[in-house]
Amino acid sequence: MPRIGMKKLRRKAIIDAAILTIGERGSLEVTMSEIAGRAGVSPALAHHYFGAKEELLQATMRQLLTDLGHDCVRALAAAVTPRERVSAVIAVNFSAAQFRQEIVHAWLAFYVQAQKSPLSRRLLRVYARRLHSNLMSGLVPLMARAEAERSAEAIAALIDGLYIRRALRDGLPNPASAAALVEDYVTAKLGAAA
Amino acid sequence: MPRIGMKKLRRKAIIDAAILTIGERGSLEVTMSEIAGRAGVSPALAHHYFGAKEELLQATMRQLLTDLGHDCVRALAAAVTPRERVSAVIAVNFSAAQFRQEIVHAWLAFYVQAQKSPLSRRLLRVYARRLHSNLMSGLVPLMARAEAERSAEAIAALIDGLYIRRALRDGLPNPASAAALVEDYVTAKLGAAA
DNA sequence: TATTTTTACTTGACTGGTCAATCAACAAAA
DNA sequence: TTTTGTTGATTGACCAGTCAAGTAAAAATA
Repeated sequence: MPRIGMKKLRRKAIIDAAILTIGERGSLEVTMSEIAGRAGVSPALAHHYFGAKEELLQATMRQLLTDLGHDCVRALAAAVTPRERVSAVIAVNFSAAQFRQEIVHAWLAFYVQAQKSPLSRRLLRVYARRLHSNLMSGLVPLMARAEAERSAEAIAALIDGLYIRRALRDGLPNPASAAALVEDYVTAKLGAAA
Repeated sequence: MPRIGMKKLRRKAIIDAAILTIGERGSLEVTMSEIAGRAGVSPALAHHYFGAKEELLQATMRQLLTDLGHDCVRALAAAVTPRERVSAVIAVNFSAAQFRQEIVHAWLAFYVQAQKSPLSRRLLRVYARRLHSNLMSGLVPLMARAEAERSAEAIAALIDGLYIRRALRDGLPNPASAAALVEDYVTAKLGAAA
């Protein structure tokens, strides 16, 4: 039943289905048919709206990225002290919305995709840079610039590492202790700086 | 020119070719033909020796794992104090042999593979457990058990995270500074404990 | 209001290409 | 002559992408 304005709805439905399917399978080896089927449309429609599979994957990745971005600005808005800013960034990355299995799996899959797709790599770099600057905005007032830089690198690596371990259902299974681990690092680092 | 004892040689050549090809491409989306071609044999031979592609991938992963294992025991043999043991484990993971692009890419690809292959997941878990126990052997004499446990988790996550960043050619490009980052964590942690 | 036309949306059926896996046959050593 | 090693040719499955045809809402026309 063709109604106007379906385009936006369909695109969203297909992207959501893509996230779900990729998350479930844990990789990008997913057919357009599967994704379309889950979105309740024909495979041809997915091609109609996205052209090629690669484009759909790009759009899906962008969705993940913007979702995380929105969560971030919301969390940072509530933070007042620098230390709170750091904690806010950490908290978002391990929030119930972001640290879910499917999302984590999808991220991991996209990290691999970035190896062959320069565009994907660019997108991931946007994320990395944003994370870094968010962290720096909290860390710089708390320690020497060089030290802050190192800490930001370490926190980012810690987050990525904990995501992987989450994906493997290995080690820390629950978000709370993962976040606590990173917080513990920050505390230790601040203690050492003082 | 068929000579006896080819089996072992061919298997090794094919596995090496697999590591190289996977590392180059950055994912497991690699054909048997490519791997076989690089090893200088026909695709049929690869199937002859490994049966299915999945088996070849398993064998390749196992190879990576045992290589890392050997490097580890060698490095640990030279360490005498607990602190040295910790440093040895860190150093191995960022050594010239292990922190190479192709190897890092291959690891990342296998992390994704583990999502769908329970056997791969088991293999990775072996690695994770070995890393953990190696770290613990150095950390336990230096701090309270619970604290050591946390530190081991954090170090492992840091290593994984830095591997990812290496794979994305993002952030720390050189092994030395990556290792230094982890060492810095250990130092901070020990400082806080004292 | 009734009819036609246009527009937006949707699909089934098909195609071309890729690739894992198989197999029968061949070559050289034992 | 058997054993071990090796390959070219083929098969069967899967899948991204295309296309012509279809449906119904909306807009234009009578």
